[in-house]
Amino acid sequence: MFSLEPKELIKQFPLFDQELASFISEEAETKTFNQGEVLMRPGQFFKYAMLVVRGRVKLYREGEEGEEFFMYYLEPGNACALSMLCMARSQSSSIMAVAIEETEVVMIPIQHMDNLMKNYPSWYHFVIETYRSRFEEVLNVIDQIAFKNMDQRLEWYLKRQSEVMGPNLNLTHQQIATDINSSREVVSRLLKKLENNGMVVVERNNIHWKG
Amino acid sequence: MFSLEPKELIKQFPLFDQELASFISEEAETKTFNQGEVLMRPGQFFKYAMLVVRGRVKLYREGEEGEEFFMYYLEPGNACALSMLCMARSQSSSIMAVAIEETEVVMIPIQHMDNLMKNYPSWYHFVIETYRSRFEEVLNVIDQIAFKNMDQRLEWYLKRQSEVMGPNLNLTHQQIATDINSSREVVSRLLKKLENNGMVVVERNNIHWKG
DNA sequence: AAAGCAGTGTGACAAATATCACAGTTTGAG
DNA sequence: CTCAAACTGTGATATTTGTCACACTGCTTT
Repeated sequence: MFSLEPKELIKQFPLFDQELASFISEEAETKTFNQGEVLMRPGQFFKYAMLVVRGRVKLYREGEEGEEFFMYYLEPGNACALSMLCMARSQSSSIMAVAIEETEVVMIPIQHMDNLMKNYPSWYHFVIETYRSRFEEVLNVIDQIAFKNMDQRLEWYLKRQSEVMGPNLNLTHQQIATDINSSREVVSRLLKKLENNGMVVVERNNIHWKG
Repeated sequence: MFSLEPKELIKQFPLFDQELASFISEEAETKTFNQGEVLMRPGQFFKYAMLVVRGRVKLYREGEEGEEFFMYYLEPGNACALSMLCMARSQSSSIMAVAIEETEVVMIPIQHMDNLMKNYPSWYHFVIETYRSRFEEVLNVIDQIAFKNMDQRLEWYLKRQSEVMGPNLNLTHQQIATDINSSREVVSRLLKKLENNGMVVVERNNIHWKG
C-alpha cells in the first residue's frame, strides 16, 4: 500500500499538472483489489476519491429484486465519479463497483478535497471532465433502454464490451442476459441473428465481435 | 435583464454564502424565458451556468427518430448540471431543456468558473451537490426503465409530476405517453386501472393524484 | 467409458406492450 | 347552436420479449 510516482500519475491522468501529481503522490494511498472484489456497494459512505491506474472495474445498477444492469467500465485513467460526490449524503446510491480483474486504485482521502479544489485547478478540471463523461455515458444508456429494442441493445452492448475487452469476449449468454436484463434464450436467438448478419462469431464461452 | 439581490439568491440557494451571493449578483445576468422557450438543445455549446430562480424547466432526452423521454424538472433553487459541465467538449449531449412556464434564470458566464471554484468553497459544494442529485435522479430513471413495467413506471411518473406540479396534473394521455415513451391507448388503459385502485381520478385534461 | 455439468439451441406458449380502427365525448370557435 | 377538433375508451390484432420444457454438445472428473 504505497503510492505512485508523479510521473506515472501524469501518464495515466494527462489532465493533472506537476504540482497536483506530486500532492496526490504524497497524500494518497494505492490499493490493489483482487478480481471480484467490491470497491463500492449500495448506500456506502465514501472516505476516498478513487482513481483507477491498472485493471478494470465494472459498474452496474442493482434492482430491488436482485436484478443487475450493466452501466459501464472504469479503465486506467478513469475515476469513479460517484466516489467524488463525497458529501455526507451518499444515500441509497445503489450502484455496485466490482473489480473484474486485479485492479490498482489511487485513493485520495476526502478531507483533501477542499484543498485540491481550491489550489489545484487541474484537479477540478479533471473532476468536471469525469462527471461530464460519466453523465454522458449514463444518458446513452438511457437512450438505449428507452428507445431501442433488444437486438439493437445487444449489438450496442457487444460493441462497448469489445471496446474495453478487445474483440474476443469471454462471456456466456447467461452473463450477457444478466447485463442487459434479458434472458438467456433471447440472447441466444439474437446472437444467432447477429451471426447470420456476419456481425459476430459465436462459440462456447466466447463471442468474437467484428465491428 | 438585471441581477438579483444577494439576499434573494441565498434564499433560493441556501448553500451559497454571503461573498458568493454578492459575486454572482454582480457578475451574472438574469434572463426570463417564456413558456415553451428552449434553454438548451442537443449539441449546444454553453456560455453560462444556469440557475433557476423562478418557474420550471423540463429536461428530456430526444431519440434519433424524434422520440422524447422525460428526465426531470428543474425548480427554483436548482441548477442545470449540464450547463456546468461547460468545458469545450459539449458534444452530442442531446438533451433538451424547455421552460414549461415563465422562468427566470441566473446566468453566470463560464469564464468565472475558475475563479468561483478557486475562491468560493460554497460554490463548489453547490456544484458537487448539483451533480450528485442529478446523477442520482438519472440512476433512478434507469432503474425504472430497466426493471419496471409500464404500470409501475406510470405510477412513478405521476408521483414525480405531482411532487412538482401538485396533485392536479393538467396532462393529456398523449402527453404522458410521450413522456414515458409509450402510446396513448396503453396509458389510457393503465390510468383506468390506477383509477380502479383508487390511486387517481381521471378527468379530461386532468389527472388527480392521490398519493 | 460413464457420469455429470455448464453452456447452448429450439419449439411452444405466455405476457406485456404496441398498433389499428373506430366510436363516443367534451370543448371551443364561429 | 353547430361543427370541428381534441381528447378519451375499447375491442381486435400484431409484435416483442419472457418463460418453460427439453434435447444436445462438449468438457471434466472419476
